[in-house]
Amino acid sequence: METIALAEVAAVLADPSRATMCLVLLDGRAWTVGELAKAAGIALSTASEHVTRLAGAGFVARVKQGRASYVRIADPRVAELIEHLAQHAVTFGAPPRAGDSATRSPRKTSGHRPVTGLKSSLRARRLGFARTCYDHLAGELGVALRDGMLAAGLLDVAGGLALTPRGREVLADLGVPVAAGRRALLRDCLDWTERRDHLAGALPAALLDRAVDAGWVARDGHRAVKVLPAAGEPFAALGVDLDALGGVAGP
Amino acid sequence: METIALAEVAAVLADPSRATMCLVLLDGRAWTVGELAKAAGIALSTASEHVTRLAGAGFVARVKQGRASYVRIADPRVAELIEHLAQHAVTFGAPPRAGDSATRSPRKTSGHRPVTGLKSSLRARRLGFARTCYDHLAGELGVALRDGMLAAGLLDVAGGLALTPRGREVLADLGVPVAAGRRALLRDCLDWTERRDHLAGALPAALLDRAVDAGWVARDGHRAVKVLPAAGEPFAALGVDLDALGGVAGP
DNA sequence: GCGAAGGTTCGGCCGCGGGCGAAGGGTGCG
DNA sequence: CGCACCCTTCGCCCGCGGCCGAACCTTCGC
Repeated sequence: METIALAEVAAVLADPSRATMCLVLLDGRAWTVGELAKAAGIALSTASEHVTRLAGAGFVARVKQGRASYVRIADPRVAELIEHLAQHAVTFGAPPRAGDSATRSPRKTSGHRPVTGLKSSLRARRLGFARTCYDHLAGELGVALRDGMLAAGLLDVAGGLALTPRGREVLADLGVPVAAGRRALLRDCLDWTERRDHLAGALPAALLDRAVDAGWVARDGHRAVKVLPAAGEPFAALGVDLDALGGVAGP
Repeated sequence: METIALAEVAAVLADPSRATMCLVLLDGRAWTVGELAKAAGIALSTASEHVTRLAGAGFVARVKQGRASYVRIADPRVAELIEHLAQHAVTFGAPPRAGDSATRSPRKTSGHRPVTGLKSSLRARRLGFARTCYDHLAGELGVALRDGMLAAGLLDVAGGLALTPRGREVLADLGVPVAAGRRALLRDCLDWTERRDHLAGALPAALLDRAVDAGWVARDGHRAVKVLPAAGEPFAALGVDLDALGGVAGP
């Protein structure tokens, strides 16, 4: 009785179309059913059925608005679950499955060339530098944030990942609310581009909110994040030297 | 490319038989293929195929030993992933699925009677009191441990779940190694019987190891844990009054 | 009111994959 | 050496579920 519940939940994510939907929804925005259909490359009707199933399992929430129907991740904890699963998927590659017909292009992928053109290369590069992981920063910037806060004595990892008193002060100065709720404040989250941990949890989510509100960074495209000039000071306070990273956007 | 990986990983757990196997393997022991087949209620040949698939996805590891082939969870992180998923499954019930043929017995379940007889009632009670969650303590005892360590000032939750200096001392006195590895030291894990958090992570795992070695508790049956008389002192040091909980085993 | 746009529901097609039994290995015991 | 045990591989069956297009329903614009 208890055991089939696990299988049912997993089955919801076990379909490529639904998995794609969940992953694109990880940008935290609400998407229409039509947009999700296009993203997954399926008919509108099929997408609608998938959304129904995802909603039934509590993964997404529907918000009807006029003739449009918006879909968003139901809960930050759901996002964390999806990321957790995706993380295992990426650490494990999962190549040794029979029927390797996943690769559609007959082009042989010699070695490691994940990008095909200049344009997508640039996009990949920007994504690698700074992007969101549902509701918090990831990529090179996210990793640097964790490192910086540790080096600056704002975080302590000796007895578990936790904010130090000084860290609490600095965040308060920056206007980031540190409220204790049901959700864990801080969690490590392995980054699939950097192969290093970045910070997830309620606190990094509040930090990203604040950073967007204050104009330090801007969401740009799907999951990409643009770092604005105003980010210099606050990030320096968090132990991150943006100039050294060299990813600040031009004018 | 990246997106189908998520679906493939989920698909591995999306089968009731494989899900059952994973859940029984959460007791941390190594099971034979035959035992897993019996647990899942399927033929030996089918079980063998499932184990192959689980192993291919990195969920379990096979250990050949003579003519027997033992199967165990591949990695503590895998166990955490499965628990994470199962946790979502249980918080979400997943009742509104078509084809409600899951309930095999025609007996109408009026209200809430999860157990059918005295024997299973006792077993359920013991499981509710103290059990393992892969490699750490859960159930009423697990929750009490978290509460006690917080109350005794061994843990601090203000800036994230972390050990205090005093906590480090007490654990050292008890002979529990607090080693920092790749795995997170402390994590909250929602308990499906208590609906409250207990402690997961590298530290609780080391604590359970030490508790078994020192004869404070004993693994008893599948996931049940028996609390032995010698547990009184060390658990008191951790802020847990076992007499008040009333679950200590008799002579 | 009419048409268009966006979603949902329905019927039907079809391939994937889980199920089993039988046959084919290795390994240990007598 | 040969049997017994335990697991793996193979061939086959069958049902579940993802897919689509058609029809319908709701909402917005004119």
